Amino acid sequence: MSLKIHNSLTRQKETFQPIKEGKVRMYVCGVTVYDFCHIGHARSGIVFDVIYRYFKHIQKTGGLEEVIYVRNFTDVDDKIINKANQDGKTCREISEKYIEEFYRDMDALGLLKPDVEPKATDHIPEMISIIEKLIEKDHAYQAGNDVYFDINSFSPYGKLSGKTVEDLLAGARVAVDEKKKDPGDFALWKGSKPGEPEWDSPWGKGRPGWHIECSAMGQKYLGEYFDIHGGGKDLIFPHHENEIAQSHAATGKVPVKYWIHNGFVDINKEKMSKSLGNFFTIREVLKEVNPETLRFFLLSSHYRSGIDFSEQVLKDARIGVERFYRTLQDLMSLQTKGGSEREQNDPRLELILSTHKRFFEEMDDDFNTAAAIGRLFEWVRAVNSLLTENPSLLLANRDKILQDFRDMSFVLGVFQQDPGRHFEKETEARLAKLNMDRREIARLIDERAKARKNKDWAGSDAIRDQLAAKGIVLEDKPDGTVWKFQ
RNA sequence: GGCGCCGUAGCCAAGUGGUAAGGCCGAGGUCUGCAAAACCUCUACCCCCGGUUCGAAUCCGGGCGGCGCCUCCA
Repeated sequence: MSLKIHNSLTRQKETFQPIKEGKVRMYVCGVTVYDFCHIGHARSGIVFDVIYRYFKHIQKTGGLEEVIYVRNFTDVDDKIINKANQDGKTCREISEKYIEEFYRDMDALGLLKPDVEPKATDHIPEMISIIEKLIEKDHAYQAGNDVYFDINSFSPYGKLSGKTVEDLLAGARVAVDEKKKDPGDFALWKGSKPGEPEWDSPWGKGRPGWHIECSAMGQKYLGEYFDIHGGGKDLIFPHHENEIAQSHAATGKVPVKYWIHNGFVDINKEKMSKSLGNFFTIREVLKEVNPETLRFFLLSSHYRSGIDFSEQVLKDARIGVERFYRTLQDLMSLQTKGGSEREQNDPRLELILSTHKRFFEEMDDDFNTAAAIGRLFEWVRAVNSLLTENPSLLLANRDKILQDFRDMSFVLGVFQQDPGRHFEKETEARLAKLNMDRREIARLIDERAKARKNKDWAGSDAIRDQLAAKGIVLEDKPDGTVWKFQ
């Protein structure tokens, strides 16, 4: 493994060196479950899914013994409480419902299951224990029924986000609270108010602050010092900054070696967010395109950059995905040896056979999926080129070529279906939308075949135009006419 | 106000010192009754101005433009 990762903590690309030889332990902040996920959540989910898949691949090839991936659910939070009150339900009902919806979306997008998916509410005792430790070490103080973290007691505070305690004050956007020693202090434990979920604690009934859950669950499943912690860029401050402060202050150890943060999905260059109202839910988008297209699109730029979402760019992705499946189908269904007997060291074959190596070189460079996909497109063109000019050479090497492709597509989590099945599903979806059936199309194609036989080109073209108006294109092949949706 | 990121072809997008990957769209060609698909060929003075260097999209300084975090947020 010769992986380099951009570490948010140092703002530099670093050579990845697992803390324990042969083991990778990663923790990623999941979602707060109070609503449907939008495609920003999809991006984060997919980015870290690809990272997990990358390590899985390394493991499969013997480069790692173990990969542990933890992704949590935040199921106690102001927003959940609000939603519950609004819908007249309990917080638990809300969180359970949206966990289910989360899985529906993420399964559709082909995310692998993390090894552990802990919920905050299942870890209240662990959180309380950390808070007690912090109070004991004078890093936290009780104020009324609340407990706050004292940021001035922890000198490295602000390292991750590049802020100083003074900077935070200068912002003057921090809510001033009489109970806090410093406006930047944050809640570890909140005394409960009526109508809120509550747990017993040494400080009375209450609920945990947001950040403490990740400290508790990270420590419990991955230890006090683990390799990778990820999440969206927006979590750098305050969430991850505070998490570091709590964990480090409590254990005396730096909690995480590499911090990875993904960029946002933008709409017209602006961050997609609930408050701006410019968001698309995953299921909304999946009504328009198949999940692999959304996935392919989200991987088509580097994970740290912003990625602008638009109809045009989604269409480009769709065309790309279709092209891959078409080539894959052609390659898999290749049967008879054709073409001339050419020398075996065709540069195109060399390119195809070296794609696996070049693909993983791109992935090794801070998970550069955009460049890796570039290598894959070169592969497509070379395969197609041989498909038309020297298929026998391709046939002779097909097993290796397909195996390499499976490795690469596994890591990206795309092109996982049989091409025939992919086209079948696409077609079904489009037919349903148009309320058409195959018989009708077959009948028209028959009719056109007759016209063509009689060299009635006008009649033949009329039928083709008629279908084209519905987005159906015909391809006349040696053994008959096939149709597909544009 | 503080901190930070970004600006590469009509559009999307890699590329952190050696002379611009890849995709979409477009043009021409091969194939085809004509098409479609596929293949071949073509399409960039890297926002501006200075500087460092034999050499800069890449480093430094200054502009201009866009965005993010500092408040819940993937």
